Amino acid sequence: MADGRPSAAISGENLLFLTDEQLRQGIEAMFFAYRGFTADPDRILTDMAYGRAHHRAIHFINRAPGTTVNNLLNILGVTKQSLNRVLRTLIADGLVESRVGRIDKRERHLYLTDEGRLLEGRLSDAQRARMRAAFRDAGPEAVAGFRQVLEAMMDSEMQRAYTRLKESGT
Amino acid sequence: MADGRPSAAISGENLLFLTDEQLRQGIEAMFFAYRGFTADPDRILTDMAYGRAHHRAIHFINRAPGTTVNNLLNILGVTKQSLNRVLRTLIADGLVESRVGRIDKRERHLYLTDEGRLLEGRLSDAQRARMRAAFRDAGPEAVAGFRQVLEAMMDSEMQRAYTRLKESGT
DNA sequence: CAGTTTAAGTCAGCCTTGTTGACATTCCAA
DNA sequence: TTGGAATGTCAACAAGGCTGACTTAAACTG
Repeated sequence: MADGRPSAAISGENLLFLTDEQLRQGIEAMFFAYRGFTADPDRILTDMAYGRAHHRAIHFINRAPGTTVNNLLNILGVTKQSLNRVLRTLIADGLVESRVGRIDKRERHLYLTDEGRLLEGRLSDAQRARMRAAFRDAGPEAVAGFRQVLEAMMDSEMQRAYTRLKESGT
Repeated sequence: MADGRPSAAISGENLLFLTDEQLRQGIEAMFFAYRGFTADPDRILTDMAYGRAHHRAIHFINRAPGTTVNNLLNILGVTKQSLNRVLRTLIADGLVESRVGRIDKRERHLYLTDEGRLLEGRLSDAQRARMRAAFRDAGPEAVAGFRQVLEAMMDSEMQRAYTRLKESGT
């Protein structure tokens, strides 16, 4: 739908990548790749008392410093109780700072401390290293396709969040 | 490493997709897309008393009927206790059948029952529908790139498991 | 100004899914 | 026949989701 080739898709070459078998391989590729994707940071985190949820919070606070709790909630797609548990430990451990909003004092704005940035660096270095190797092995055209398919796989709400982050990044 | 363009990669165009910003976008694309990837089957599963772990077991038993518990363990990358809990409920509910091995009677070979296949169909239909839409939107070249990058992102052990499944599928 | 809504935090309790460790059973193979 | 492998079971625990109920403070609105 809305792809500009409605009738061409019913014949020949265009169907080869839409067979159930091809789709199933795509599904399994996602499953196995996601495991690799999280493996390196997970290893670092279990040495400390942290988990993947802490990583996600740290990642997005680093990505958008000063973000509010509510905004983070929407990006992560979890309940505030779930996020709060994670944030509380990160703040208690001095990795995240929570500042009362100046304009709206109900809001809390979140920032990484120096120590938080240090852990963030360790985690993304590990994750980026794998991503870099995969990107390099596959080449620029494959990377473009990779991102195109992933973007099409997101819920529209997440697509918007993704694009917003993408555009904010330099 | 081992990509055939060692020095070319240090200049110009080839670096554009290896900047930290590009890598970070790839990381976030994986995060958001995986959520979409699991969203549809998750919705079906929560209506029943099942979770994602049940889906994974059902998927791979369907994919390789007669697989042993140990084999499934390696593919899923969990402990036998964890898998066993899931398998026990699936067997008790009559979705999975466990047959004692004929050659090696220690082994249990796993099969979906008719009812199991029914649920499997419902789950993969939902997951495939999203994958199909994403593949169609992105086009064949993008899909090829998508799979190339994902494969490069896997641990080598998972890469082997993935390839084995791929080759067994027709 | 009073009442409502919003942002955030907290408490309690529940579920799934992962983990270890200890142990029993069965059965193949040296 | 004995050692080891494959499987299963019990118990205990933790992370990280969830819901529901409630509080506080601030902001908005009629």
